[in-house]
Amino acid sequence: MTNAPRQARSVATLERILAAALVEFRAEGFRGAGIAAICKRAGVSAGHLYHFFLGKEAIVAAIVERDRARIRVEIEKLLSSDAPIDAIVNAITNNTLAEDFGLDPVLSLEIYAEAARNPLIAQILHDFAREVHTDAVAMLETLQARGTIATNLDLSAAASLLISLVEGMMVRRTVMDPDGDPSVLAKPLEQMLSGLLSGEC
Amino acid sequence: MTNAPRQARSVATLERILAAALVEFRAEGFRGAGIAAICKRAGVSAGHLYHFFLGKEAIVAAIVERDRARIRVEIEKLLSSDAPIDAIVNAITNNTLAEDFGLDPVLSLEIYAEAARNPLIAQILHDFAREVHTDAVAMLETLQARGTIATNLDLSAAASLLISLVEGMMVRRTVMDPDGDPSVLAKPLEQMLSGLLSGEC
DNA sequence: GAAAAACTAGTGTGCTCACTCTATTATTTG
DNA sequence: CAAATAATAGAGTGAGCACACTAGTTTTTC
Repeated sequence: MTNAPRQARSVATLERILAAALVEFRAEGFRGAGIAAICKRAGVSAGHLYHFFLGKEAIVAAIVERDRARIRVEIEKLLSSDAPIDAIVNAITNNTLAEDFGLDPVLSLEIYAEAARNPLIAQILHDFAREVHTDAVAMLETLQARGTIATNLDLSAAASLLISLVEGMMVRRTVMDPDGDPSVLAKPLEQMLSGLLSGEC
Repeated sequence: MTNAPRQARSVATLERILAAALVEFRAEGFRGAGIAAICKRAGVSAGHLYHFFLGKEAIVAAIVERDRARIRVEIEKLLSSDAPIDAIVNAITNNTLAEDFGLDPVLSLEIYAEAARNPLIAQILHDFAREVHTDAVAMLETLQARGTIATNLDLSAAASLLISLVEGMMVRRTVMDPDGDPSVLAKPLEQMLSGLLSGEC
């Protein structure tokens, strides 16, 4: 950011730019979206956009950071609920993964692809992943203290597996099998998680 | 493809173009890669490239189709091995997911992002996903006939979960946690799959 | 009310892009 | 060998791109 906003309306303008960029990036991809289109949608001049951002990459980074920060809040909320495992199962089987986790699957895929090329984006994702993992381990610790899950379980590994499963379901529902019925997954999914969390089978 | 190759040398040229396009697409993304760079790498003129392909999108589609066809062969090989579940567990815990499944994770992410915008690519992915799912169900049927897994299991749902888990691990290892040690996942992963496949817990 | 900050509008620049056109060489075929 | 066809080259085109610059107006702050 070249100039941080110092007046209230400037903050609003910045918000408008970011919101417009989000729409354009979603629709056209980071590379495909043009500065002109973002400016038009935000109702600002090109010169003014560059008053806030050093360049296109800075806008991308800002979008990614905001997106991940917002998702993390949603994930923390869900993981600190009364029955987080049930919440995860429900999110998958009721096809509410995206809203429950506050994530935009299309933008996420765009971010993943960009991370492969852009070290700054990769770093943001790494930090995000570490935080989510920490949250997930904390959630499992709570369950363990409550006696809901096994005591001899490697909570860090279990958290990684849980996250991978949710991530994989998200990818599958977005690009592989968007029309599939996830409700049939309920029973085998419960068995799967019970196998993981009971610590024996 | 505008002109199908009719001479042997032309086939070789086409191969060179596709190989060059693969490298450029991997490094720069579908949008970021330029026709000029592909031509230079392949050692052909721009005019000649357009002798084979109607446009850039046709090259992308050709690359994606080839990639998915190649991956499918590897997956079929792995799923028809003696102990496919063990092979999957090993691929995850030994960090050989990519090679064992013959997939290029970076290109895969690029393809997923592109699929969100390009219906042709989306269709290729859907077909691919359906085929892989069919293969996975067939694998589970074989195990069931052998008595290795439960008889009251919804094989289609189990296959979807298995695929999602592998996909999620791939994404996690590529963009989220490339430096993590997957060997610690072995035990909880086995418990997880045993919970799924034994049909009770 | 003066200084500072926010913002507009438009022009321009150099570059890259996908793609085309025209011409030439190599190969096959009858 | 000659005619036809396939393979290839390479300069060229127009559009679009990110971004810069200038000169001005409006709004806020003190």
